[in-house]
Amino acid sequence: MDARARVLTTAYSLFCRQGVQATGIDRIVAEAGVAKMTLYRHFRSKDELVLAVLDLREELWLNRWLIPEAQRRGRTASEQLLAIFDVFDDWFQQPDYEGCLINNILLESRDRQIQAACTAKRDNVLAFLRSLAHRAGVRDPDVLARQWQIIMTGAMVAAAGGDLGAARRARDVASVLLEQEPTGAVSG
Amino acid sequence: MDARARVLTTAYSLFCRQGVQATGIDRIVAEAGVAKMTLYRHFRSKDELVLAVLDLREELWLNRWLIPEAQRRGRTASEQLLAIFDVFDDWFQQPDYEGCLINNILLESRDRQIQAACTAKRDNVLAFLRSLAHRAGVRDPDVLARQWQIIMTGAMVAAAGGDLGAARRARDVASVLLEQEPTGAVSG
DNA sequence: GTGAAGACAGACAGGTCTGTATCGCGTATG
DNA sequence: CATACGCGATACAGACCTGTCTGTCTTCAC
Repeated sequence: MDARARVLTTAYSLFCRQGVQATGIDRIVAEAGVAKMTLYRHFRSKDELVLAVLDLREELWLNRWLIPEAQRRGRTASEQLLAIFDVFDDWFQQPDYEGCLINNILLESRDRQIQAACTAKRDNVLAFLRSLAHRAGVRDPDVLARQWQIIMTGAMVAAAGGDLGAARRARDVASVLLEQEPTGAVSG
Repeated sequence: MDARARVLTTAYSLFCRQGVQATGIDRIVAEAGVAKMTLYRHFRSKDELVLAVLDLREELWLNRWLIPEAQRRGRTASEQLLAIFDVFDDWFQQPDYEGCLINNILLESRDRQIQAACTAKRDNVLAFLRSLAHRAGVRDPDVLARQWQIIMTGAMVAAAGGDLGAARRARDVASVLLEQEPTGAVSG
């Protein structure tokens, strides 16, 4: 793994565990086994590193974890929508669960550019949900997708607050939403 | 207003606007027009000040704002449960909306004592919701209260991400939950 | 062999942070 | 009047922060 990748993955890990502000450049550099100038050659500033970590988070969390896991666990689009909360349930049980990095940074940061990047990541999650809702044949896919994201977000924060049953509760709520659909979507 | 109250309300305002870590003691002291030693005479440390601000937040946000507003806008307990999201709708439209301080601090802080205090505040919100759910005659008040809190929390984060319609969407979700109740609770 | 490029190590600057100490002023109370 | 106390102002200690700079080492191309 080259130096840039070591910096990026180390920052990713530390930001997840400690938050952005609580993680100093010196700590990243030390754990990555990299010179400070190497970090600043690849990333112009800490903010730029944060933006790169957000991109990595989207790739790892959404594209390589949540989407394939949901597809693996659910046959139909409706089942996949509900399976999101089964995936969350496993996630929340892990002792090193530290919440959703994108939401954490969104709430922690006061920088407009970083907040905008977080919102863009949330929008990409929304697009995934919207496509699933569309394929599930719901009346208004955008509305359902946004409702779904509210429930998902609420569950992630509740779990960060120690509620290990948040995913199951959230799944129950979401399930009622799907059952309300006139198309008679599959109930989980 | 005595020095202690000036420190407390100034810290409250700054923590809401900038977050805890981004707000230095010097800034609090300067805006409160108070000597630094006066702050440290009344609060042994910054963490202790944060805990006091959390208490103030609970008093202002929950006891003196959300509970009376919900009671004012709703006649029955069911109406009051749904009215929470009408109150949120007005809140989210305010240009200085900065999210829920308790959730923000919960996600921002890595200190166990502070996280525990945030969870305790969330539990007090939950108790309010549970009592409303009980009076509304729902089947399992604790389950509905926890579902309600997940929806509320998700809406607050979505609004912090710029979704000004989050409260209306959340209300729609919650409304479906109430309509599912066999007691035939009032739909909003 | 030689030169260019990248990486490691560490010192450094300038600023911020929390928390402590000191001094002087005004005021209230005995 | 005298004494004690709360308070404002300010300097300070020690740590940490971001970002820059100077060297030295390795590696690879030619």
